[in-house]
Amino acid sequence: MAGRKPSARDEYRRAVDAYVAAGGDESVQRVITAAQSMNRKLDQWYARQLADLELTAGEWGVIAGIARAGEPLTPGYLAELTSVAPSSMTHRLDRLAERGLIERTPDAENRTRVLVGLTDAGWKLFTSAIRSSNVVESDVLQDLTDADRDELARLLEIVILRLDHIVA
Amino acid sequence: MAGRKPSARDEYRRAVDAYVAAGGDESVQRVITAAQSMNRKLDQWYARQLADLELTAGEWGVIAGIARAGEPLTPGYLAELTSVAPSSMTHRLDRLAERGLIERTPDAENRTRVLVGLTDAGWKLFTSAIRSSNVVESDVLQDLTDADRDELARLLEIVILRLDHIVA
DNA sequence: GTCGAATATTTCGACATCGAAATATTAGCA
DNA sequence: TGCTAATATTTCGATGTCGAAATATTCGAC
Repeated sequence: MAGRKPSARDEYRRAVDAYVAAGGDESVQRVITAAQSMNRKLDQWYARQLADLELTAGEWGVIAGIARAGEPLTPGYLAELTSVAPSSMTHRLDRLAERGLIERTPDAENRTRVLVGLTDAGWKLFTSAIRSSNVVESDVLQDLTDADRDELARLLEIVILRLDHIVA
Repeated sequence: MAGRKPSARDEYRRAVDAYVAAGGDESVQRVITAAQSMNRKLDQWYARQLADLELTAGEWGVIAGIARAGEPLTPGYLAELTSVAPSSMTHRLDRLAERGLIERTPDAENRTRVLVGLTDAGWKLFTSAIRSSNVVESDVLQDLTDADRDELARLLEIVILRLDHIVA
């Protein structure tokens, strides 16, 4: 194409070539790409499962977070746990409270704080969601042996620890 | 919330315990929980890297997607690629076009289609991002050996295949 | 060829999220 | 005690994303 100025694109190819030539890992790209692909599909699957319960993934994060902790948590902590701004958590909790799944009680020891706990209905929803979702999650991993599952979890945990260092 | 903030590792263990207590299969929950945890942290890490370029992860997905393809792509394909609704892609492309990073041209062969390509400025941004290693995923996997990386990618790809069957 | 179904993109209204500011309470310190 | 800084939550305005409907074009059956 005479007259076209191809400089930027050629520049890119050279940059990538240089990166690879400099020892840029094919293995890194492969892992990250695979992880992101899996996460996308996993999110889709979760959204679909949770739609039956009329829950978003974020709302599920709140309920599961409290259930995991085994005790009421503060809005700020829940916001961090589910990766949203504290101001977003306010609205999310409003909706969950309207549906009777969580309840807010002031912390007697520090009255700037609010403690968010599950109601009976919230606990029931959590338990039944886990029970029903596990079936399909087992399907997701059906092609992996027990040893493969252990290995996969182990490797993911190593990456998570590193990410904690970098991000936190 | 008594005491200090639990470490990521404790948090994770409790998550698995809670799922198992609720009736989940441990080997499944361990993998799923780890994958989701990594997903969240990876997203955070990406957002931070891209903030320097004043790009969101979604916008980077558009630019990198076109750059990797080496040719213009359609809005619908880009929407699928970056996991947003087609209607959201319209707005996202509007913004990128306003910034002069992409340009839309009608497809001469199928006029319902639009082809989205990078402008010279778009190519330059992509190149400089790669060059400055802002978006190159190198440190994240530093704790894994080459063999570990291959194994991790292999296992993830198996899960992805299964997810494709279930979700698609 | 023509009509209806299918495909691709955009428009539109509703809503979730964000950052910044406002509000309320506690902690630290002189 | 009294004052300032720090912490926790909520309110508010702006913006991004979604699903459904609208628009434009192509494909296929007859």
